Amino acid sequence: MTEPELSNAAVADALEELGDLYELDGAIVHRVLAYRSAARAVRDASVSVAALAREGRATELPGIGNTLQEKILALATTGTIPAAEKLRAKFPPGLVAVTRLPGLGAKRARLLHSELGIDSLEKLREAALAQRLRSVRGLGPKIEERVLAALEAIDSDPTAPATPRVLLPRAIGVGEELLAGLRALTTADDRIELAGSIRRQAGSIKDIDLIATSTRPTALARSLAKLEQIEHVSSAGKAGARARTHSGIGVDLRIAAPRQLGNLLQHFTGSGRHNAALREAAVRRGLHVSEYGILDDATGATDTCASEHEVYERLGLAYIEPELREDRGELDAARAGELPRLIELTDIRGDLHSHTIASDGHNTIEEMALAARERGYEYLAITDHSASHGFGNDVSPEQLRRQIELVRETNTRIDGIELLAGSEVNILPDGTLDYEDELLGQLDWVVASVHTSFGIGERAMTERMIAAIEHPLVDVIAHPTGRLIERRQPYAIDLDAVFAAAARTGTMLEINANPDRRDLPDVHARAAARAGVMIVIDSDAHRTRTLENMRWGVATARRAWLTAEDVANTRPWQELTRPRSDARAHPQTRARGT
DNA sequence: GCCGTTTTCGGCCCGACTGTTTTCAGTCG
Repeated sequence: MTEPELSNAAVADALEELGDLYELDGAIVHRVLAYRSAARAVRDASVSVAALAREGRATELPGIGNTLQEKILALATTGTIPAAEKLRAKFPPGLVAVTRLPGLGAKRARLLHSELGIDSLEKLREAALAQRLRSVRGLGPKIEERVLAALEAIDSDPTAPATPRVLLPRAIGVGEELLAGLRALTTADDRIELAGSIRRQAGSIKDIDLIATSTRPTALARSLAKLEQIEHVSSAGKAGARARTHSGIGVDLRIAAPRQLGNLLQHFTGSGRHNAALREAAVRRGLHVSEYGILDDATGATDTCASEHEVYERLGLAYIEPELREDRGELDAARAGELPRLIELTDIRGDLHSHTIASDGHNTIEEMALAARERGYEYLAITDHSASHGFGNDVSPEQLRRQIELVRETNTRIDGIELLAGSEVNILPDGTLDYEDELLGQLDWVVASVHTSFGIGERAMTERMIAAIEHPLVDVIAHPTGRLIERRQPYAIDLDAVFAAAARTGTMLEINANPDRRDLPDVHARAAARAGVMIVIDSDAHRTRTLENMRWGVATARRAWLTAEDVANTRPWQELTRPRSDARAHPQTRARGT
């Protein structure tokens, strides 16, 4: 294994900074966008982009050409990018913070710098308090107020991000309350739907997008203010309303005529990047797409679409599922008729990762089994934590032996579902597991995962993970990156090497469906499946109710372009167990690959 | 800075809103 490269996150941060600096420098918007688009491609890549750049292959990523490849190479080899050095000398770092304030952007920040010498939030505050901002052309008293309010908010909670994001389940919960409230206040023929990143089933959500068709749009927009969840409405007209909930989530309601429902839903489902790419492609065909319709240059007429299917059809595309609308190749696939038939929740036949009171779960084996059967599952693996889990929840080898007996006994007692005796075994820092092979060999299903020592470095973590993958008794690696959405970055690991090892050995990788995790993340799950890795979607339920979390895992799988064939637990248990027995009978073959 | 069923140069989505103007630039999604 080679020396770890500069992480993709670090490369992406550098490109974003350079984009910000170029924007301050007055570069044309497309150049700035090129940096931001490249930063996203780098962040999403599952292989080391620095390593790609060394091989001259970074240009294979979308949005990265020769110029950016050279800059990435400079960063990887010298630790810095010359252009960034030059621009940093020109624009003080505090100025970038100024561009982040609401109502201020790069152009205004640049004006403030050149005309008032403002180079930090502190100097901005002084100037605003002295009412000097209004001396700059284009700025006035309202902007001064807004700036001071924003600075006040930062003072009161310096760690809070400017735009807090909430996890998908919470966003859906609030969104559905708003839907119900609005529907109760409107006439029966009005239609209101959730759109935006909620509809795309993203991991976290910045604001809630609602779309509606109504014959009385102004009344509908006003009724938003009457909902008990709404703290205040910042604007309302016949086109819609913007508001904020008491919980601090932004709400955007847009309204159009019923015949435009398809256009509106398509537009407000996004993503912004999907729409931008869609429109650019449409322009080449002489069509101009907006939320109100499709303008045809040839006829000068604007066609409206009552359904989204019509929108895509009018543009020569197959219908694209919302989860795929991220500008990750879906337009080319739709044009070529090569979109995947995405997995659905009903394809799932069993859950292979669950906990009970034996470790940190809250229900008994029997309770979990009955709840799984209630969901229509054919099988459930009981996989409590292992001998070194800590938190007072260790399962000693002796306890695991008793647990295996208990699972077997319960299995004979309960009809209609197959219970599997398993464990979620810790992968220790040196790559070994915390039960003896003799004991692991008695289990039907072995989940292995990292719960300690996240900071051992990329090389050590990759070797640790691959050692577990090559262990002949390990069936699946759980939550392979360790990330917690909006809370914890993934640990440093070479996923490309992990995927190669998993594909070679037949060890599966999990999409953990816990809504805090959704790990593997969508882009990585897609890369893993492409590399030939079999994916398992697990709830990781710690109580009967959270078996329902499976839906978030399926959502992630759909965002990863996965079909039912890509996911192991869409199959009957007998089909899963056969290749496993072979592997266990010939572990050497398995570890070396065949 | 990227990119090519018009193109290796000249394009590169679309509209709403705000605050400032007096017809529009900047910001935002």
